[in-house]
This record gives sequence, C-alpha cells and structure tokens, in this order.
Amino acid sequence: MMTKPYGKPGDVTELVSSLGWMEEDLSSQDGDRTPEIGHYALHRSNREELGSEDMEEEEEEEEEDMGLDGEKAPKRRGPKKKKMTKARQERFRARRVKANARERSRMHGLNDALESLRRVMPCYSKTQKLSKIETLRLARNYIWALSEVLDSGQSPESNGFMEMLCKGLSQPTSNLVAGCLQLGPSTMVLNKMDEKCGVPGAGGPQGHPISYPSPGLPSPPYGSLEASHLLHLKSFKGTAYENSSPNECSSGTPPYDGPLTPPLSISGNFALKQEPSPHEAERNFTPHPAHATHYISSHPYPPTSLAGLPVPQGHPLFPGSRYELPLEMAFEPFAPSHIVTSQMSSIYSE
DNA sequence: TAGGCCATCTGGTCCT
DNA sequence: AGGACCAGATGGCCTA
Repeated sequence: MMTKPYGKPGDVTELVSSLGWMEEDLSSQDGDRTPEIGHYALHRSNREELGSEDMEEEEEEEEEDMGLDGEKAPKRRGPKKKKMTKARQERFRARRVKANARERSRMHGLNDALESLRRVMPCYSKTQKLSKIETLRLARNYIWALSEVLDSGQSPESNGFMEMLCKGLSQPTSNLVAGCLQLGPSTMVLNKMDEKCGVPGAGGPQGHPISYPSPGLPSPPYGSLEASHLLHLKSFKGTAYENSSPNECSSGTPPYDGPLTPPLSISGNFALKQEPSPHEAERNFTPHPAHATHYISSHPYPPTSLAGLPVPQGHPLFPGSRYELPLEMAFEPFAPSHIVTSQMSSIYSE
C-alpha cells in the first residue's frame, strides 16, 4: 500500500469544508475540463486544498499551544505569518485556479508542438499516435538518419536508413517503422503521385511484389512514411522522377494535412478490424519484428559524424545522455523535411 | 490485473 | 506579485 507523500487524512469536517471551495473551483473551470479533475480533488486532503501556506499557519497556531507529545512547545521565532483571512484564502484559491489554467494551457501548447512533430515523422497516423517519448526518440533518429543521407549519401531506402530510424525505439514502434519501410517509399510515393498527378507506372519496391490497394479495398493496417517526405526522398532516387522538383505535385496541398494512413497495426492488433481481402492476405502486411530488431542490434550507434562534422563524445543528441537534448536544440535545427530533402535533392542532382 | 501512457493538480524555484 | 517552468503525485483509460 502506497502512502501518500503529502496530505494527512482529513476527517469528515475537513472533507466537507474542502468540498466547499472545490465547488467554487469547479464552477470556475473552463467548460472543457475533464471529469477526473473533480475526482482528483476529492483525494486531496484539506491540507493541500488550503495550500501549504495556509496549513503552515494553522499548524503553527496549533503548535504554539501543544507540542508533539502534548507538552507546551517553545514559541517559534521569526516573523509571524499573516493571519489567513477569508479574503486571503479566496485570493489564494483564485491564484491557484489561474495557475492551473495556465499550466493546462502550457501543456496543451507542448502537446500541440509534439503533435506537429509527429506529423513530420515517418509513420504518422492520426489514429495511432506515437507516444511522446517514442515521438522524441524517432525524431532524434530521423534527424540522424537524414543527416547521414546528406553526409554519406546513404539511400533513404537502404537498410541502414531503417536501422537508424529504429535505433532505441520500442518494439512496437520499431515494427511500425519497419513495416512502413518494408512497404517501401517507392510504392507509397509513386501511388501518392499517381493519385495526385496521374503519373503512370507506379510500382512496388524491388523484392516486394506489393500492389497498393485499390480505392475500394481496405488499406494496409500500418502507418506510412509521410508522403510529403517520401516525395522528396524519391526525387533523387534516380527513377522516372529524378528530374522533378521535390515539391512538384505536392505544392498545391498542405504538406501535413489529411489522413495519410488508416488505423495502424501494432503487434498485429488493428485499431480498425477489417476482413482482409485475398490480395491483402497475399501481401503479408504483418510487421517484421525480427527484421527491425536485427537492424537495431547490428548498426553502430551513435554515428561518428553528422553532416560532415564530427560528433563529440557524449553529444546530447545521442543515447547515454539521458534525454538531455533541450527542446530548442532538438527541434530548431530540424528544418522541415521539405527543406532538408530538397537540399538532398539538389545534392543528388549535381 | 499489472503496466504504460496520459492529463491534471500542485508546490517549489527562478525570473521579470 | 505574478508568470513560466519543472517535477512529483494521482487517477483514468487502455492493452497485453
């Protein structure tokens, strides 16, 4: 049984009195507040509800009369705290409620930023979100992988690219990424371009006789590489589109809007269960855990260089640094993928 | 049912 | 004084 680190159990009177301000608090909350806030408050003792300042004062007054074992305690020195008047309590509550609202809003902002990060990640799906920690890990890997593409000319369709993406990710996320890359950027991209631009001749990647589902068929149960990225990646792969500019065909659409993928499959559990068509069964869309784990275990990490610059030992971008990478460091240098990949495109077209 | 993930509240600290 | 940021605590939800 876990003991609460703070808050002594209140008696009935305390509880009832605490409910008083709770009602005020609840009525002052925004309409979108979640029900658990109220439940949460129920678990708080009167001590917390009054706030430490208030309780210190109450305790102080008690302790002046009675010591711990009932004897007269010596008078406490120092400035006497202000009497907690009703007005003061109300001000305290108002301040607390305001601070809570700010904190909520701050966290929402943080989550929004995280969501926009998810959108520029491979395997983005609106229905099956990566967890916060996995998003950050994948982002780190993605930066690293793209840097390697720039630095060493590694193909974004190579095994090494996936190795880098999967490094340090959980098994389900690795499976997801592996599944995405198994499908292959070519298929996804070419079909996407086919849809948008009417480009004929879209085909699956070599070694993967995959036919992209027709509009009437259920979609494959996994995430996809973000199409806007793949378009760029594809643009320097030396296929039929090697001369096309990275943003061609996609310039008319918002880069990250719109559902690109159906509900994802993680470890074979589909968010939206659908009878697979015979075609889908043939395609064998199950993720490839062994594949992913093999990549993870076999690739050297961290890299010795990044975009031509040596990576110092203990660089915060890489493991062993206990997530010390500050947000601004993590995100600001990370140019939107269309910039990075168009840069790559120009390199490869030279 | 345990564990992971998440949203929220809260008090402390630092800064303006 | 008040806001931003942070970390700890807690309960709800979901999944294996």
